[in-house]
Amino acid sequence: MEVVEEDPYRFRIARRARMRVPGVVFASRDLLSHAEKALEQVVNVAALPGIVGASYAMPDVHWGYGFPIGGVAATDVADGGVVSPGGVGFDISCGVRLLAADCDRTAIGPALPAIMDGLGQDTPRGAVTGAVWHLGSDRLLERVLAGGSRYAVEEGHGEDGDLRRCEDDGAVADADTGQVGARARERGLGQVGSLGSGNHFLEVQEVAEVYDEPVAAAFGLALGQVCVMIHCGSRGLGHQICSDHVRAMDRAMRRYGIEVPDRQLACAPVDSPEGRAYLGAMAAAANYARANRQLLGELSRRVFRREAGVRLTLVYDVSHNLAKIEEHEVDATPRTLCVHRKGATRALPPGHPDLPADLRGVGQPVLIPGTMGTCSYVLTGVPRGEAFHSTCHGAGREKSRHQAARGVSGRELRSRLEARGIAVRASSWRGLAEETPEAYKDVSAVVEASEGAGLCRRVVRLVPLGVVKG
DNA sequence: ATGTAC
Repeated sequence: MEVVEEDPYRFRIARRARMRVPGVVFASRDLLSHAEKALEQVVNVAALPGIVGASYAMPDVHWGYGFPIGGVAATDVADGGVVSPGGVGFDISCGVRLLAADCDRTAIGPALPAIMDGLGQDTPRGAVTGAVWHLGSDRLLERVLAGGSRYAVEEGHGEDGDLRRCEDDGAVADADTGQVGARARERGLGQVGSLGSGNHFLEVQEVAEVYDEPVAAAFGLALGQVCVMIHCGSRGLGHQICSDHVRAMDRAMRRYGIEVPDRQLACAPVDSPEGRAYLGAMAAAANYARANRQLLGELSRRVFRREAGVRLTLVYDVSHNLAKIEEHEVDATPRTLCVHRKGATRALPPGHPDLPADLRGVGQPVLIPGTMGTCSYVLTGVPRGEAFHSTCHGAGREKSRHQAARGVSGRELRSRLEARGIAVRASSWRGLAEETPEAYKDVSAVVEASEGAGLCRRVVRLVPLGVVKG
């Protein structure tokens, strides 16, 4: 495959064969050398009906189901543009929530072990079912699917200021709960307020470096400040919705005469019964994920208040697996696009109307979870951001789970982390070993390339004090 | 990521 360096941190794959648009990869040379296999998927995505601009890849791109993880693709709704569940991923609206404590590391120090014990005991996690909120009935699940974080806050699981610091004010509009199947509902009923497993985590962190003090201050962040970062998604419910709609679209494609280079790119026109059905179900799953993070945030607040008398304020909540109908200019013409971000984070620039008033001057907080035991970042959107205002989402896996677990035992990894002063509360040794930092790309290199490519700007770097793992 | 296969 011919990949041409256009600028430092920007590479182009020229159009050929079935590609409707070129591929654009934002990466350093080093990161690009790890992404070769995923670039085949970038090329495949470029063949989607209605795709505009380019098939984009972020610096943390890696192999995924059909679409690469770290991919961004937008289709023109009025020009036969399609929506594809593979362009969102199985974990619909997987994302990150960051809360800031009203104290710094030195003040909280003595209470940290009790806080970690409290979080470790109270956070439902791992592959098994268990939740903070026992819905008990399909009627209440229906409200979660329609109302997301907003419904959780209305029911007392949150504070007044929370919703304006959530993407979409805490709930995606246009959820069509009628498109959420019985199996998805069954799986979702007992998991609202649970972390899950894999790379999902809850971390207590400290702001270790501030790159832009005025923007950090607008976000409510300062050097030394204690934070809580929560990375999780829509659990079994989102997974089931993705499976159900991939199957429906696989059947529908022939009827619409759509041909794609990989069956995993199953899709349907946005403006079709199947396209609308998926988008409605996807929005419901997105609301479930938002409610999930809202409840885990509340759980953290309770533990911090109980163990240390510390208050937590929401900085932001943003998803990195979602398709959204957005207005963008294409060739100087405003168009309505379906923007797929899979392992890519929306990064609104300063002045964007979708930002809350108190952030309008500085841009959207972009939350980047690092690998366990390394660091995480808060970035912000920039004017003229490319790829429809998108940037990276994290470190990006490099080694398989199996490879990772072969290299280190869970017990050994925990002692390594604890020796560095990081408290570990894991639910499975095997799960911990699979998430060893060596299995991932360097999140700092990913963030550096994203900033270098002009997709975002660094605001602060966070380091872990304690980690709760599924 | 995921009741790690239907």
